[in-house]
Amino acid sequence: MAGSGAATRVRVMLVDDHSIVRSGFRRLLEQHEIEVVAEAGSGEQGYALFQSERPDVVVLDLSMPGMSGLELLRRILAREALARVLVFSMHEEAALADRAMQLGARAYISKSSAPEVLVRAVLEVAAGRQFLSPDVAQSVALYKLGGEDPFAQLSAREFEVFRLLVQGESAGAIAEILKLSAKTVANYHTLIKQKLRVDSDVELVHLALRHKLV
Amino acid sequence: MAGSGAATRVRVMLVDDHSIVRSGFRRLLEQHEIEVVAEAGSGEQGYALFQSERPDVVVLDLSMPGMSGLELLRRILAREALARVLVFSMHEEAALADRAMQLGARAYISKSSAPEVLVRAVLEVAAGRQFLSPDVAQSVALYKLGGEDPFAQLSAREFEVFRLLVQGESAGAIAEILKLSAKTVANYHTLIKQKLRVDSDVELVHLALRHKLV
DNA sequence: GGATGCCCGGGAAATTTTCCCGGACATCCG
DNA sequence: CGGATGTCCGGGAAAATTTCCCGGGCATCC
Repeated sequence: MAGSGAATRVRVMLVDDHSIVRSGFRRLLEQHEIEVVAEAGSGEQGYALFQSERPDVVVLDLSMPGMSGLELLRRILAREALARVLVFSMHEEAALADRAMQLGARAYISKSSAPEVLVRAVLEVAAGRQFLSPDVAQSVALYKLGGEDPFAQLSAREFEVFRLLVQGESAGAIAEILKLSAKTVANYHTLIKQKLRVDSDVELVHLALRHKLV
Repeated sequence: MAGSGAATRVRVMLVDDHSIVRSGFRRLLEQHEIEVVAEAGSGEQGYALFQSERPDVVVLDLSMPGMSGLELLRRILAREALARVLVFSMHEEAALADRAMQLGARAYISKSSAPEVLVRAVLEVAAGRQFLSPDVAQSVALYKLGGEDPFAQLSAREFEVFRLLVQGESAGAIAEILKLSAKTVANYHTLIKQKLRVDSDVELVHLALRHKLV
C-alpha cells in the first residue's frame, strides 16, 4: 500500500459463507477506496485469517454453517478485546442484534440496508465508532422498550447453545463447534429449558420461531 | 439479436429486494461485459420494468415480501412465454427449484454458488440454454429420484401423532387426546423419526416447517 | 479480600428412548 | 378359504439420555 497523500486505506476482512456475496461486497467496498485484505468462508478460516492479517475491520455474516457467527465474534473478541467487528445479518431480528452488540460488536446492519450503508458502517467502525442501520436501530429500540425479553436471563454462552440447538444441530455437533464437552452442552440444554420454562425441544423451537431466530 | 462483429452485450434486469445485493451483482456482471439495464426491488416494479425494458435475461430472487418471486415468474411467463428468467435463491430447496423450473424458469442457482456461476448462468440463459448450479442439480435429482413426499410412508395414525408432536403437545397429552397409552405414543414417536430419517425432535419440527405443517 | 455470577465438566441417579416382541384386526389375492 | 401383509396397540427390558448436584477457575464489583 503506497498510500501517499490521502489517508491510509481501511483494511477489511470479509467473513461470509456465500462467495458470491463476498465477491459483490469486495467490489462495492473497493469502489469506495476500502481495501479487502482477506475473505473467509467459514468461522475457522475467519479466525485464522484474523490473526494473520490483522484487518482494521471485520465484516461478519452471522449465519454460517459450522462455527456460528456469534462464536467467531466471541473468539475474536476474546483474543483482541478491541477488535472492530461489523456484523451483517440477513434479518433485522432485535434479539440477535442485541446479543451481538452485548458481546462487543461495533456495528450491526441488515441485508436490506442500502449499499451505501455498508460503506458508511465500515468507515464508522474503522473510526472507532458504533453504528446501527436504521431498521435495526428501530427494531432494537422497540424490542428493548417493550421489555420482557424471555432470553434476557440466558447468558451469552447459553444463548449460543440455544441458537445452535434450535437450528437442528445435535449435541455432539454443538460440542464440536463450541469446543466443549458433550456433557457441558447437555447441562446447558437442561438449564436453558429451565430458564425458558419449556419442557421439550419442540417448544424450544416454537419459542425461537416466535422470535424469528430460525 | 443483431450480432455484428463482436457479440452484442447481454441486457439483464435484476430483481431482488435487497439493494445491497443488487448493487454487488451489478458490479459483478458489469465486470464481465454484461449490461444491467434495470433493477427492481419488488415484484410489481419488476413486472412493470420487464415490459418497458424488455431485457434479454431476468435475474430473479425468489424470496421477496409482497408479490412472491414465483408469482412474478408466473406473470412474466404468462405475458411472454419465451422470456428468459434465471432464478436465484437463498435456499437450494429442491421443492422450490422444481416448481420454478416447471413454471418455465431457464436456470436456478443458489446463493452458495461461486460468483462465476452467476455469470456463467446468465450467459447460458442468454444463449437460450438451461442451467442449474451443481448443488441445486444434485438436490433436485435426489428429490425427484427419492419420490416426493417424505410423509407418504407414514400411516394415518403416525401422521396424526406427528402433527400433534410438532405442534408442541407432550407425549402424555397426545396419549390423552388419541386415547392411547403413553407407551404407544413413545413407540410411534420413535418410528416416526426413523421413517422420516431424523435424529431429533428439533429436526422433526424443521421438517414440518418446511412443509408448512406448523 | 470477599461475594457474585458465568463458564466448564465429572459422577451418579432418574427418566426416557429404543428395541424386540406378540396379539387383534382388516384387506387383498390365488 | 387360507395365507400373506400391514396397521394398530402396548408390555418388558436394555440402552441412552437427561437431570441433579457438585466443585474449581475466572472475571467483576463493591
